Amino acid sequence: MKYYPAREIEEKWQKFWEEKGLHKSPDKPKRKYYVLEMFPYPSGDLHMGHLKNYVIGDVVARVKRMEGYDVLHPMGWDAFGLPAENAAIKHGINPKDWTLKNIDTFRSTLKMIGISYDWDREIGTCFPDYYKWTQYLFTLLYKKGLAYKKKEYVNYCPHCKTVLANEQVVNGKCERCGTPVVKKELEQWFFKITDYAERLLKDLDKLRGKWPDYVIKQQENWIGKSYGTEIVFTYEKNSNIKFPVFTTRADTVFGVTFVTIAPEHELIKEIWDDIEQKDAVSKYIKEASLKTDIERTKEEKEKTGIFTGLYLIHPFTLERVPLYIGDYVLVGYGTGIVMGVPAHDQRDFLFAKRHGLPIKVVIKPKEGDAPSADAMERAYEEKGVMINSGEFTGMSSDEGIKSIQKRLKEMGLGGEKISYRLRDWLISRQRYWGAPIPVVYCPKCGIVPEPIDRLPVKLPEHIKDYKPKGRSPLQDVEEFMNTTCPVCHGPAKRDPDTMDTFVDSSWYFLRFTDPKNDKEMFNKEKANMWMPVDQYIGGKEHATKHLIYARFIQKVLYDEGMTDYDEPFLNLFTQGLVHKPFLYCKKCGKVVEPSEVENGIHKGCGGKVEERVEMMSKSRGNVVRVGPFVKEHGADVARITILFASPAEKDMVWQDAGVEGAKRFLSRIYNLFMDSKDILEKDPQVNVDTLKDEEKNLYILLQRTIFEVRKDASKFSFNTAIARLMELLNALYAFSNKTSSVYKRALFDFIVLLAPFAPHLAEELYSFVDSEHSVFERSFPSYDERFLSFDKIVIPVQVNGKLRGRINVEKGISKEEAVDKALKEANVKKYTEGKEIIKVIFVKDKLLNIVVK
RNA sequence: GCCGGAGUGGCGGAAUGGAAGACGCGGCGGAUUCAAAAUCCGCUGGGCAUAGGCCCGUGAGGGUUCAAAUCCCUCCUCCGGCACCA
Repeated sequence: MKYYPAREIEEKWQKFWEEKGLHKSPDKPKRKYYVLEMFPYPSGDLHMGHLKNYVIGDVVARVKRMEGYDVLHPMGWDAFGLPAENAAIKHGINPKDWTLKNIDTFRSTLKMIGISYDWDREIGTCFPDYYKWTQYLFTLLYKKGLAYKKKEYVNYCPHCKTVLANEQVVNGKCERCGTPVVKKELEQWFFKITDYAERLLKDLDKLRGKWPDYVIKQQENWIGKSYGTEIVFTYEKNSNIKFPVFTTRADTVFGVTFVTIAPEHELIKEIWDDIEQKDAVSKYIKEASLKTDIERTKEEKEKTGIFTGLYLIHPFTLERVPLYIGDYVLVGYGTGIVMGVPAHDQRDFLFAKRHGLPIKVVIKPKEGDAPSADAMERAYEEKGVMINSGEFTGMSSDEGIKSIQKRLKEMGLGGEKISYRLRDWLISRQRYWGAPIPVVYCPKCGIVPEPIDRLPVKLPEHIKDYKPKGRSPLQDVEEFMNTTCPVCHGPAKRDPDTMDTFVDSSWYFLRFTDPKNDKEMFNKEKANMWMPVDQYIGGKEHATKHLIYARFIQKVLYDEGMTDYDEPFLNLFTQGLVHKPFLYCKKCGKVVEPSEVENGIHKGCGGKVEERVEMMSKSRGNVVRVGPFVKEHGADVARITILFASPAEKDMVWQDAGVEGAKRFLSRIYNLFMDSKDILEKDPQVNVDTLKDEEKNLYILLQRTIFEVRKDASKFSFNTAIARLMELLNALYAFSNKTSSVYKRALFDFIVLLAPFAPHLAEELYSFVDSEHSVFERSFPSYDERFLSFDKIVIPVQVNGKLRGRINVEKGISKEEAVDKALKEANVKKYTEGKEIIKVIFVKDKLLNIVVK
């Protein structure tokens, strides 16, 4: 194949763009467009899986620039995090040096593929000039009462030896290492995201149609609003101690035969002295806390619990209700206490059966008899009509819930209540490579946040031991831990923990609008000029993590008056993953190299080898590294391969055949233009009144291509946009009159249309006609509406909905003429002759359907 | 279990009520070549037919419609999220 000299071309134009400052965003945009890709954690090297995100963003940025917008398209590094520490532990490399090296690799690789970033705005979360403001953000939340310290049972990963936020626990396992998470009682810092639950939920309405539906849905579920009732049971021995429960089925309250409290619940301490079987109860609590979440939740049948020997008073019947401790009750949801209604809740039913508790039926179906308590095999959970329920008997479930809420309110024992599934955001990490939590512990003044003039609290750069021990490595660094109190100037201690890296990334998009500011997090005017992000592009995995945290922080800053926008990301696009096949040995559970395989058998262990197709990752050994790829094939080949392989939002499989296809496409372009070099003109004009048939057809195809490419590019349908360009290219190859002005026009427009997708090649071709300017200084071509369809068209003719012929007609033909013409077609005749035409459907210029009987 | 999304040639995919399979990959044939590679041109869902054409075909089954890959119902499979949330 006659390939084009990709690297030579690409290096030349990358230099040209840089010298021209083509990708710099203006300080004061006129028509602003902020396009942002989720910034990466800079790892060892960049592979095609990473690249997709940036290539998509780059097409958007380039199209928008060519549409006349002032574009902000920045890049930075989410550079705090575990891998740097692991490198330090494993290879003895300093985390900072390791990170800086990775950043250099990432930056130069991104430059090598020609992504159009404004590199002057580069930021990195691990640099003091950035994390100073992450720390400032912490103190801001602290002052607003949104950052608080609490001793609680928190998620703890025994392998990573650190605590985790709820969002970082996937199916009861640590999302990073897959180790089952346990509960540990620790004093930790939290951000009070639950205060914003309602707004985070309600404002999803603003994002509907602009964010993918599934992300909105996932956030709704994550926030998990549920309407219910709080019902207070009072302690028998001291009516001042109240046990509120949360239920969505207040109509079943007369069926309560026990109450269960979560083992970690604080109220247990208040009644501790009254418990007789202290040893057994304390043993149960201890065992529950040692179980992993998976152990606690896997066996739905095992509803363990222990009786406290104590009783509560039912608010309506005033009966004594036994109080149990059971680990099926979650301390963090509702009130952490539930009323046990075995007749109407399956979990309570199982618990009652196990502990020999009575079953009281209080709901019957609208029609038919009440279920019998003795014969019940499972709970009757449907709504119905209330029975055995005192003054509420006879009411429907829904009426009953309302009446009970009203009565409870009158009695001062509860009422209507809304619960959220969302928990407060645990942000402490027992880690070295993160932003230190900027508070001091003063023996006199207590917890004191660092004032702005003492920020940043710098991370000591060289420490002896990075190994996780279940406490922060910083705790052993005396020069870090010992400080003075900003209030009384006496000796004080620092907090040894660092912040969750999701705090770093919850505001970085604001920093890009004013990246070098050393007086504030960002200047309000500058932020308002660029925010909100018009197009955010990133991975699906952040649906309920980064994308909730960032929305939360944006709202906090909005409330603080620091920005005018309460949603950070106007439009969101989530790209699909890049997969690649690799070989896997089932027997030894390892990824194997093709060289280790013979006849489908792993030479090492004799196990069967299978092909798996999964996400590119180092551990699977199925990565295609960007650097070597670009050196071999070129940046534009990488871009086209990614964009053409599948729709951008869908997962794609990286295939060598796709690379060949992309390369062939670009080479065909290059070769055609090299052959046409002498006839190329800048802005060739076409006289549309004197076109010959062949010319007119090409002219129309060109207008349609412009129309389709614009449309496809605006909806992220890059694969079809490129397909349109391929069609046009094929037509250019087939066109016979190479001196025609239409041909020249089509060649010229082709260059401009190609530019966002294969920018280097397009720039090279453009330089043939204009050696001074960049193709990106041109506007995207517009189409001539009069020439979007051909004059002579073919209309399919159906008889009773089945295709029976085609007629060649002029555009705009009337229904009558079309029918006349169609009925003369031999094959149509065959099916209509001798039959009665009962209906004719005519879609102008599109289709004719004759219905006969 | 609950909530989303998807299922179309040998493969990636197009078409979101109007000609199913655009475009690409692969395959077949031709031109070029001493030959090969590369390149260029043509054909390429399955079946029947000498052909004009005909029948079948978008996971399965049913329905709505003149017309369904597309809308509705039932089911199957795969993917993602949540999951003792009271």
